[in-house]
Amino acid sequence: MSGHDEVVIPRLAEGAVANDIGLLLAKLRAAGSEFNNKALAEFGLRERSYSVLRLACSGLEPTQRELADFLALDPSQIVALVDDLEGRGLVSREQGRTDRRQKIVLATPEGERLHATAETAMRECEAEQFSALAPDELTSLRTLLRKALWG
Amino acid sequence: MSGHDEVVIPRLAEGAVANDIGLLLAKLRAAGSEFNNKALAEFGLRERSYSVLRLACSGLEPTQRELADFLALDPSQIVALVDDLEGRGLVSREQGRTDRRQKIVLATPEGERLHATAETAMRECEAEQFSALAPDELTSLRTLLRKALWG
DNA sequence: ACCGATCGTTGAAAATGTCAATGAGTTATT
DNA sequence: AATAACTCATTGACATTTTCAACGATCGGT
Repeated sequence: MSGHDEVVIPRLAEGAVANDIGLLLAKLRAAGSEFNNKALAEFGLRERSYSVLRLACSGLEPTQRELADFLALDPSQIVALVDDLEGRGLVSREQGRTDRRQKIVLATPEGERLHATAETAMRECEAEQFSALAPDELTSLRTLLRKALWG
Repeated sequence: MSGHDEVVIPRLAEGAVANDIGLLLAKLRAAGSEFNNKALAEFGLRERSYSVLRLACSGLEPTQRELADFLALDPSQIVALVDDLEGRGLVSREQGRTDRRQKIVLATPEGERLHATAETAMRECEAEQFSALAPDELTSLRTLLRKALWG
């Protein structure tokens, strides 16, 4: 509630450059990322570890490989993230049901608790970051992004 | 032209997780980034240096500080990027017109040439990456992203 | 039983991100 | 006119993230 946050439109946004979707995506992503990480700091989480925890809480019983694919991260990064969360007692690795190579990442009760509180903080973050968009614009943005990704 | 690129919808995209705009943004960005960098490799450029070159060619006469703000990069990263481009004779630093502290980044004729060819490659990239979206959906996505950024 | 592929893991190298400090130049205050 | 506070580009140090190649264990097909 710090008064009005004047959104400054930089001079460079005038040019055709600002029609480059990749650039827009990058900017929005950079801003959101910094924002999210700040909000998650009080929980000892970062965007990445939050996403992993989130999926571990989803009931989807994700495999580490699935996490890597879905989060667009290298498998080795998932190892590091899960190591950290596991070391803090927030998730556990369980052997895959049908394939003993794979490991399913599950949240512990404590992980569920932390996720619950962190999730509300994230929701506020998202609402604030996209406050310039009307609710229907927001859902339409979601739809477009999903379509771009998965058709 | 390797036949049909079946877009696989991962199992995890089913959950509520896939409504997280930050996550969608991150995924789309990661995919696009890899794609763009591969396409730019033949020009000896990366996404970053291409963006700088692009703005140097825009006629907007960007200051290094403006580049940093607009591209959401630390000023020191701009220095490195411009150093590289300048060393290859693609851009030059010119003293600011009114403020002698600032340096304007301008493309050399050779920079313009390289940019021209790289730009068409990037256009193809973007078209391919968003082939799942109809033209009007694409412009609507652009509009929403810009609105989210600058109101 | 064998062969090629996949999963998680490790470790190293490259790229990026973050931060503090500095000299030159500007603006504001007095 | 002199000073103080601030901004710009730059440097260098450091952490984080990304990218790759390898490896043991396991799986699937033959």
